[in-house]
Amino acid sequence: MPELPEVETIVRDIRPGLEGQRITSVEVRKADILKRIGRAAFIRGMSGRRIAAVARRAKNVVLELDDGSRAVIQPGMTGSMQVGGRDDTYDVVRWTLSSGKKARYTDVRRLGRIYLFKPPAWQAHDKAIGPEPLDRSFTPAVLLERLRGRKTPVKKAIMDQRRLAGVGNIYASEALWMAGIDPSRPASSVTPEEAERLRDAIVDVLRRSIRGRGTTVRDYRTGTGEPGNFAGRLAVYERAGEPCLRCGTPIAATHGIDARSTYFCYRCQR
DNA sequence: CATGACACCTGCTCGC
DNA sequence: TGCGAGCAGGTGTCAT
Repeated sequence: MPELPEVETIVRDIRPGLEGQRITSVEVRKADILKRIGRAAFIRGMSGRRIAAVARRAKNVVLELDDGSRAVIQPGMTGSMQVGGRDDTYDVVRWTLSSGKKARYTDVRRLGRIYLFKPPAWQAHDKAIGPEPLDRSFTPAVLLERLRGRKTPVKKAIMDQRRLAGVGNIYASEALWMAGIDPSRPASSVTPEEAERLRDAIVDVLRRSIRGRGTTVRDYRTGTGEPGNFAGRLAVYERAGEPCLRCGTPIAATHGIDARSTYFCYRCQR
């Protein structure tokens, strides 16, 4: 999916067009992405509400409404949001705003989800997600604690949203390469020194990607409908066979970890 | 509790 | 040109 940098980019792009707006009508074109709520209740719950704030939590876009409820939009593999722009065949939900513009959630594969939570429910949902890697409080000790006692491969562990928020398949490969850690190693084998390198790598790659407006490999679009610019700056992802930028050894690829593509350097990552 | 298989969807690319 | 297989950045559920 859009991982943290991509969702952050979308949020920054759509925020100015959404905050302070009142939702005058809601059109749900495909109800299968609504979770734990039906189409009618979703429309009723959002219509007439003012959008007080737009935020990101992990890989979710969060719309905070003036009645204390929150729409949580999880773009899945191919979801994105825009305010304005042309209607798209794959638009799933369209919100008409008091400005006269339309906000749209577009998702070709519809693996995304949208929730509309009332106060007790959104806190619970939020609490189930791990720490934000770009918060100051995300220290090596916090990362180490999150990896402790887990035999699962470290790559899978850092992609687990309950352990750590926002890292997905692309940035997991990138950060582990930067930190020189073999992605298949048990999470519990990561030393304090390695945790420090890994924390730094995660923070660095996410920040740099946000600066580049995210990574477009195939489908991802920013909140202005354009591709991100970070793909060309990836060190290992989708670079199988090409030389490692550090040592020149051809980059290896495997599907052996959680049946997801993983890219790494045999020589640099131990 | 951990792990793996599978499911949810559609579109694109590749090989025959 | 056509067609099926395999693959794609995420995550929830179920069986073991």
